[in-house]
Amino acid sequence: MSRTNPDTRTRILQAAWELLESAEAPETRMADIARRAGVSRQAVYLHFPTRAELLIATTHHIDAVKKADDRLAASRTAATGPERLDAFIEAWGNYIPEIYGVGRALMAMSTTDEAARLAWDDRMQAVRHGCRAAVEALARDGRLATEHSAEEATDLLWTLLSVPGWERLRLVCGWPQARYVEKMKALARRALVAAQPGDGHP
Amino acid sequence: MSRTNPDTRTRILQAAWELLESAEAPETRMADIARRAGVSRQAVYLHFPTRAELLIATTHHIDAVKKADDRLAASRTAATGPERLDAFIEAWGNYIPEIYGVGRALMAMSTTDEAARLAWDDRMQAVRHGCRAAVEALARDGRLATEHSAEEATDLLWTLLSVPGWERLRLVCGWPQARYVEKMKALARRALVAAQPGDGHP
DNA sequence: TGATTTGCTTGACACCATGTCAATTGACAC
DNA sequence: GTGTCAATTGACATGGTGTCAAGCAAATCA
Repeated sequence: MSRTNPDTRTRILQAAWELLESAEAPETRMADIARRAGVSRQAVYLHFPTRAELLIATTHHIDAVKKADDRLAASRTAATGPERLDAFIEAWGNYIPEIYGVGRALMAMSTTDEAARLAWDDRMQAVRHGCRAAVEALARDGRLATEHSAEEATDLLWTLLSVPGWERLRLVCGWPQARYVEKMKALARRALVAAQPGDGHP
Repeated sequence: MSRTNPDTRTRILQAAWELLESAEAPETRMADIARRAGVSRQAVYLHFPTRAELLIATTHHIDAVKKADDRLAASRTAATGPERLDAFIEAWGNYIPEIYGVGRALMAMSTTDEAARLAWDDRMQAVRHGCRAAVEALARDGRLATEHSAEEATDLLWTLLSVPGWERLRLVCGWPQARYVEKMKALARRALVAAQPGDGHP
């Protein structure tokens, strides 16, 4: 029976992913994940010492399956600064929904669980690096709005593209995903990109 | 002994406020609040049926003490749309730190507690109304950027001015409060305000 | 003065989720 | 057969919320 099944650890990660993704449930408990994986609650603890570590492992699992690195890396090939900014927003903005379920759970834990906070912060720092790179590409092209330092522009972009921001626009305001991405591009352009010399509408 | 002391309910609210404000503590428990108020844990339950209701009552208590209404209302006196936008951002942006402690606790509860979520959402809807009013003032003056509908502009402004956004810039990125307010004004202006006819730099 | 009410205290308890522990099972390997 | 590995079973500790019942002390009423 277990011969053809994927390895237990993977089944647990998959179960966690599925439950968190369709998170109509108020909260996904260890017992829920175990049941869904067809495994005892204690088996989960044999693979993951704490709930926080299971959630973190789940984010890595998702990254691997969804090829997060490839998708984010694509924005690095853009020719100009503004194009790179667009590409990055497109890539990350469309990746948020993929990790939103786990991210939500991890952010909720972060208020009480230090390990969860550190792990999530670490992942968000990776996003910040992407923002930073996009801002630097703008600066290299002389297209970074003069009112911001590179650091400030990075912080602003990073905050603009935060998961809670996505959550509000997408889920609270009911925006379709495509509108979210387009509006974020437009907003970032207006906020960060300097008008091209001899171009009335940047 | 209790003759000169404020009424017990108020003492509890005050204790909750103080503890949540200086929230170095990982989490503020009912027992902590009771101890700080110099009252038994059960006394707290005599005044507030649940933790969620205590937190919500605490936000109202803060509003009353800090005269939140007056501060927000001030932005309504601005003459032009853009001035009103600035005034609103100034008022709300400087009010966020006052309620951040309780807000944080309430947002944390929101993931599990429906009552907490509804109460916090309700308070945030009030902020959205302020955003809406500012956007409409812009539209009346013909200064709302043409690429946004009034609804979209409201949602964007509201998201820009969200508590998690403030938290990231102020606490994670370490921005001083004054910079937060100024940058939010500048960002909102660039994002939402149309250039005045015959004005190169809006 | 004695009875009642009011507002709080005390201490026990149910509930629920996380995480721990020890004993057991069942399959596969040698 | 004997060991070993992975997982099961069931009991338990912990920590926080919320409930309950009995008690108590000061103010109020008669």
